[in-house]
Order: sequence, then C-alpha cells, then structure tokens
Amino acid sequence: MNQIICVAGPTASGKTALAVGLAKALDGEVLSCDSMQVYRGMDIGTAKPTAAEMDGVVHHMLSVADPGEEFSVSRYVTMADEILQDILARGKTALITGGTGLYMDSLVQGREFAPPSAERALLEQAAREKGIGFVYDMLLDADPETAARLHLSDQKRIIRAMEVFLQTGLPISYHNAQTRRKPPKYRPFWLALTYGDRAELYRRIDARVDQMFAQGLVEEVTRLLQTGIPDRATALQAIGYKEIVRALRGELTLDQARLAIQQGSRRYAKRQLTWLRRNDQIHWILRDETPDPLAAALALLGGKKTT
RNA sequence: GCCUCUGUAGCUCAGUAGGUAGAGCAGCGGACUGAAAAUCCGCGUGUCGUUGGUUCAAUUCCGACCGGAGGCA
Repeated sequence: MNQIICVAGPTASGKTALAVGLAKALDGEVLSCDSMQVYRGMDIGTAKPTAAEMDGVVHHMLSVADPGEEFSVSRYVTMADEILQDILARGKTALITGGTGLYMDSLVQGREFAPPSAERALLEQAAREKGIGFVYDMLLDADPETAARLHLSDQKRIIRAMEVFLQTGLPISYHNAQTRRKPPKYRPFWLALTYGDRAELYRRIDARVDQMFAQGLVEEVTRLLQTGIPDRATALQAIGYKEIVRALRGELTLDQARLAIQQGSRRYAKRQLTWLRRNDQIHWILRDETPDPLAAALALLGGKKTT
C-alpha cells in the first residue's frame, strides 16, 4: 500500500473531506499543503478544516505561523518534510492535502533552497530607483538563458534569478536544471478532485464565499488588523482578506468585496487547474460524475496495489 | 389597437455612406523552482432576433413577423 497520497484539486473541490475519509480508511494523518492555512487566526477565509471536519484525524501544518511572519516554500518544505518523515516512521499513511501546487511539488521533489540573503533587499531597491530594466540588464549578463525566458514585467522572478546568481555565483537556470534531473524524493500516489463542469465548480466557490461572510469573515479580518499586522504581510495577500481590508478602509462596499472575492477565487481555481494539468501522474476524480469520491479514490488505490 | 424606440459576443454597448463586425467587463489557454490565495504572458469566444424582398453582395436598405421598453388611447 502507498504510504504517501497527494490529494490535490482547485479550491472548493472537496479535498478536505476526501483526505479525512482516506485517513480514516487507511490509518493516516493529514499533512496540509496550503500557503495560507499555515497562519494562525486565519480560519474562515482560508476554509481551514474545523474540528468537526477533521473528525478526529490528526492534521499537520495548520496554524503554524503568525500572520505577521514571512512564510515561504522553503520554510514549508523544511517543516513539512520533517513531519512527513515522522508520519512514515510511525507506519502511518500520509495524506498530503491542499491547494498550493508549488508547495506540494517542492515537498515531493525534495527541492532544496539556498539560505536567505541580504542581496534581495538591494535588488529590490535598485529596481525601485533605477527601474527593473536595470536589474534585467544585470541578469541578461549573468544568466542570459533565464533572462530570455522572463518577460520584462515579471519583476518578481527577475529579482529572484539575480539574487540566486549573486548568492551562488551560478545561474538559477543551472540550479533548476540540476533539481529537475534529480529523481523525486518521494513517490506518492496522486489524486486530484475537480468538477468536469467548470460552471458547477464556480457555483460552489461563489456559495462558499457567501458562507464565509455568514460565518464572520469581516469580523475575522477586523481582529487580524487589530493585532497590528503589517500591511505588506504575505498573509494579507490572501484572497478574502485583501478585499475585506479594502472594504474596511472604505475603498469598496462589502458587497463589492464579496464579488471581488468570488471572482478572485474563480481565477485562483483556474490557475490551480493549469498547474495540476501538467502533472501526468494525477488520477482525476470528477465530482459531478462520481457520487462517492471516497469509494472512487479507494478503488483507484486498490488498483494501484495490485501492480 | 395605434405610434415611437429597440433587438449585434455570456453581460453592457459601439459600428458598418451595403463588401460577413469591435470595445469594456465576464470568460478561456499558458507559464511558474525562497511572496505561489503571489506574480507574469497570451486569446474575441458571434447563424449581427426571424423571415421575405432589392442587390453581384444585406448585420447594414425595404416589408412582414416575433421579443423587449416607452407613449397615446
């Protein structure tokens, strides 16, 4: 039997319930893989599983950071990998569940990240003062391959590529090629949930956002702001939070915020699907054609066992 | 019942002195290796209400019909 199962899928596709069901059936624990559910106090807007939804199943990597802290893939992989190894050592099944594709792939691949550096702030400053073109020209010189791949507007990646070069003396394209050549650290069984009918997925997303409002999303964001969290915190980039912050500042009405959250969530789901589509190891479960996703997932796993 | 206006993309609308049409929003596709719920790139997706007529050619002009809005009764 597989000891590691990835449960992926766009937002509102039912990952939580499936993971819990699988955990109960397979003596497993859930290892959450979500860039926003890691923050404490951000429960409603991130659709963090409630105690009732967890239904006694152990969950890891939820509420492990303060919203004011910086969090990143690197930190996620470091923490999650340790937990994953512990779960496996105890002979349990690990259900890596969540919507953050980069985090999930990085954990499974065993990607390694260089230590943090001071160069980044300097590069950001240079971009601010002299324009991103200045940094882009540096990159063109240091790592023409990556520069050619990146659009001049993609400031974030231009800076990161240059940062890696300054830190390691080697182009990021070299590091990327290196990790791509490496075999993955783990060989999970990949499951992903979605709806064959995109409109149905969007209806569920819209309904879930309405539900978040009913559950007190505005109050949750208000509480978060009262803690004095910096405006630029990564946590405040979360869909559902940045819009409410604007509404509380008077830039949007609450109704406009709600519509913006629904639209942002739909676009997010689309990006998640784009990310997952290129993973050819995924066994897809279409919820609108599968009355019992848990049974379908167990059947897929059973089929795998015999091979 | 009569008169006027109106019907073009999923929505709101522009347009064609007759040569099968374009904006915004919505949407779709893609990228992604330390912010990833982030960031970035690309793409009009259309029996121009229906049906006759005039014309080499009709979404455009004319008639009828159907749907919508308003006015007069």
